[in-house]
Amino acid sequence: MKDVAAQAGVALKTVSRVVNGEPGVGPGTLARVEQAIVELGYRRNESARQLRSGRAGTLAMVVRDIADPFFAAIGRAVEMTAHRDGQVVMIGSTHEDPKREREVALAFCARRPDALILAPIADSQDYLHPEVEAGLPVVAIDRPAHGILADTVLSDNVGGIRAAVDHLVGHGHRVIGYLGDDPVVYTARERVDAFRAALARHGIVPDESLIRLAAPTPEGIARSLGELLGAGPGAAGAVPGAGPGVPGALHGTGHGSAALSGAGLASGEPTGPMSGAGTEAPAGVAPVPAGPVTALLTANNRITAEVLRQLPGMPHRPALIGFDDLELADLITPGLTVIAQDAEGIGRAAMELLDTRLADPRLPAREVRIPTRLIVRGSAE
Amino acid sequence: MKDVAAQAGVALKTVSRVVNGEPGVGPGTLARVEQAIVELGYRRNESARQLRSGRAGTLAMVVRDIADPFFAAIGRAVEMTAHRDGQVVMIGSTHEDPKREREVALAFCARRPDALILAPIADSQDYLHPEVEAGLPVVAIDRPAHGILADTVLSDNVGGIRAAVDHLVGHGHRVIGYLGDDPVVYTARERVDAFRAALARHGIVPDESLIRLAAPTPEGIARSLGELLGAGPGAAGAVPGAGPGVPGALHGTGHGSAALSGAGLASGEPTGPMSGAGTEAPAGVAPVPAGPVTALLTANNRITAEVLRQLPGMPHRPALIGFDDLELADLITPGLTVIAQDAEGIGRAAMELLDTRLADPRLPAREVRIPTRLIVRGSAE
DNA sequence: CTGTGATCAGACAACGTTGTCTCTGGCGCT
DNA sequence: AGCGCCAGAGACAACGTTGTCTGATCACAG
Repeated sequence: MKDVAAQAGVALKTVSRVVNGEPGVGPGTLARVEQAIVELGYRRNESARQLRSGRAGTLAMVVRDIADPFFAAIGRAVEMTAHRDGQVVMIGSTHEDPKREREVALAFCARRPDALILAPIADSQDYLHPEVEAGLPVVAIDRPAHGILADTVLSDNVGGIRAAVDHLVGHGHRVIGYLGDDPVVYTARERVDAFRAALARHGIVPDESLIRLAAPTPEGIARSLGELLGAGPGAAGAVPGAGPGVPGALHGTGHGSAALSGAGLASGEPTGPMSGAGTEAPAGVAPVPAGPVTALLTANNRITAEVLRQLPGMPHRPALIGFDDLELADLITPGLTVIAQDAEGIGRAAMELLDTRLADPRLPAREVRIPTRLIVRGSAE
Repeated sequence: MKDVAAQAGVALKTVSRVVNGEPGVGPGTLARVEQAIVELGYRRNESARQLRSGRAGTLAMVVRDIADPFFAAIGRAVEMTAHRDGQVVMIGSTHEDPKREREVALAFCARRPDALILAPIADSQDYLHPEVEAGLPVVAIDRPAHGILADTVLSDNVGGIRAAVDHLVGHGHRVIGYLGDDPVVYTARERVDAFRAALARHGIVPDESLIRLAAPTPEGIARSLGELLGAGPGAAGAVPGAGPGVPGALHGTGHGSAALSGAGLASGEPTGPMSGAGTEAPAGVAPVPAGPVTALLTANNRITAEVLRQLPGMPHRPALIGFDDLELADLITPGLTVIAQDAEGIGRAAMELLDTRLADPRLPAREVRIPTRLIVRGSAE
C-alpha cells in the first residue's frame, strides 16, 4: 500500500480510502490510485485489515468428515451463503476424535473467525469457554454442544423416525428391527428413543432384542443382521446369539389384556407381557408376532450402506428404511426408501442463527429443528 | 498478551517466548506465565502472528463443488495432511463459474495463504499473476491452469479410458457409444480423445455419430441415449434425430476399402468379423458395424448417474462403464463398472508438490498423473 | 475582503505479534 | 581481582492496515 501511495503520489491513507470505497477522494486522485494499484498488482492484506479493524470475513466450520455427503452438503450451503456475504470458510474434520475436535476448533479460533459452526463429537465443548466469553458466536449442528452457550440446529430425528415407522406399520409390518449407532452418540440416542416411542404409538411395545446399537462395523452388522433376519420361532435355534442378554420386554401390547397374545410362544423367546405402553395406544390391541423381522430401520447412512451390501447374503430380504439419503438410492432395486435430512436447510439455518446473533449478541441460546422428509422409493412396502 | 505479561509480572516478549516454546525462559518465569495464560484464557492471535512473521499456517483450496464426492474426497486428503502439519484449510466452490473462481481465489489470496490448490474452470488464471509473482505456490488439480506457473495434478484420463475400452472390446463390444461433457472442459477433451485413440488401437475407427459431447442435462442425455440405443439401420427410422448434423464419418474403417463392410447389417447385432484385434492395430481391416450401440461409456459421474436413471426407459440396456466411482455403485444391478479416480492420491500428490516447492521455490512447473483404476462390477460384460 | 463551510488529503497511533538488540547479573576463568 | 561470557529478561521497531484528527485548498456569501 505504501508503494501504491508512492507510485500515485498520494498518502497511505488515501489509498486505503480508495480500496475501501470510502468517500472523500477526488476523481483525479482516484484514477491515479487505481492505476497504480493495477500496475503494481496490489492486493490488500486481509490479515492486517482484520488485525486493525476486527472484521474477519471468515467463518470456521468443524464437522465429522468433510467428505461425508451429509456434511459436505451442509458445507456447500454454508459456503454459498458465506460467499454471498463476502466471507470465506475454513473447514476441518474431527473424524469422530474428541481430541482432534479440540485441536481443529482451537486452530480455527486462533484465526479469529466471525463465527464457528461445529458438529460436536466431544462430551463437552468447554474448551471453547474463553472464545465464547470473548464473543465468538458458536452454532452447534447435528448434535448439541455442551458446556458453552451455543445456538443449535438439529434434524427432526423424532419426526423422521416416526414417519418411517408409520410407513412400515401402515404396510403391515409389526416386527421391525432397528440398527443404530453406539448410544454415546446423541443422534443415535434420540433416534432409538424415537423409534420406541413411534412403535408405542401404534400399540407396539418395542422388542429390545430387535434393537441393535453399536458403532457400525461390517462384522457387527453381519452378526446383527443374521440374528434379526434368522431369528424367531422357526429359526431361533439356528441363531444361538439371538438377543443375548436382552431377554425382557418382548412382544408387548397396548394393554395388559392383550398379554395372551404373547402366549403360545413355544420357542426360546421371552414371553413376559408388558402392559401400559404407548402414548396414545389404541383401545384395540395390536398383537406382536414373534419371528424374524419383516422390516428393518437403519439409523444412519453408514449402517444403511453396509446393510445393503450384506442383505444379498441373508436368508430373506426385509423391508428397509434408512436414515439419511444416499446418492443413487433411487437406482438400486428396489429403490431405497429413506428418511432424508435437509442438509441445505441445516446449513442455511445455521447461517441465519448467526446473522441474528451478530445483530444482537445477547440473545439466549436457541434451538432449531429442521424437518426431515420420508422419500418413498419401494424398499419399505 | 499484554495482560498475561502484566498478570505474570514479566515483559511482553517473555510471554511471546513462552507461547512459542522458545528457549531462554527460566523455569519459575515459565510457570508463572503459563498459569497466567490459563487464568486469563489467553489465545494467541494468528492474524497478528502472520502479519508479523509471514507464516500463515493456512491453505486455500478452490474446487468445482465441495459437495461433489470427488472433490470432497480430495479435500479430505488435503485437510488430513494439512492438519498433520498444523495447517488449516480454507475451501470454496466455483460452481463452474469463471467469475466466481476469480472471486473466491482472490478472496483466499487476500488472506495470504501458504499455498493455493485450485481446480481451474476459467480459461486463464492470469488474474493470479501478482500473487504467483509474489511467491504464492499454486497447484492445479483436475485440469491444468493457464497463464500462470503452477504445478499440476491430473488423473490419468488416457489410461482410464483405455482400460475401459479394452474391457469392453475384450467382451466383444465393437459399437460403443460415448457420452462426454462439453469439450470446453479440459478433462472432457482429454477423455474423448483417449476414447478415439483407444478404439483405434483395436483397429476400430471411432464413429463420430456415436460420440455425444455436451454439458449434461437430463434432456440432452435422454435425446442422446434414445439415439444411441435405438439407432442403426434397423431403427434409424424410428429415431429421426439420430446423428443430426453429423452424417459423415459413419462406419469408418481403418482403410477405405473396408467401407463395404458397413453394409448388410440386417440385425442390430454386430456381425462384422474382427480380425487380429490386438493392441497394435492390425494391418487387416476392422469393419465397424452400424446399429445401436451395445456398450456405453459415460465420461463423468454426473452423466453416469443421469444415464443410470434413464436406462430403464430405454429400448435396451447396453453394457456400461462410467468415469468416476459412485457411492453404492456396487449395489445397483448389475454392479456398475467404473473408472475410479484416486481422489486421495490426487490430494496427497498436491500436498507433496507443495512441500517440495516450498523447499525450493524456483523449481520448474511439474505435472503429475495419478493412475485410475478400472473397477469391474458386472455392468460392462 | 474576510469569514464559513465543504471537500480533499495527510499525519499519527494503534491492532497483537515477533525479530533484533540491549541490559543485567552471576558464573568460571586466568 | 579483573575478565569475558552466558543465561535470562526487557525495550523497541516493524508487519500492513484503518480510525481519528488535523491541515490545506477552494468556492461562495456576507
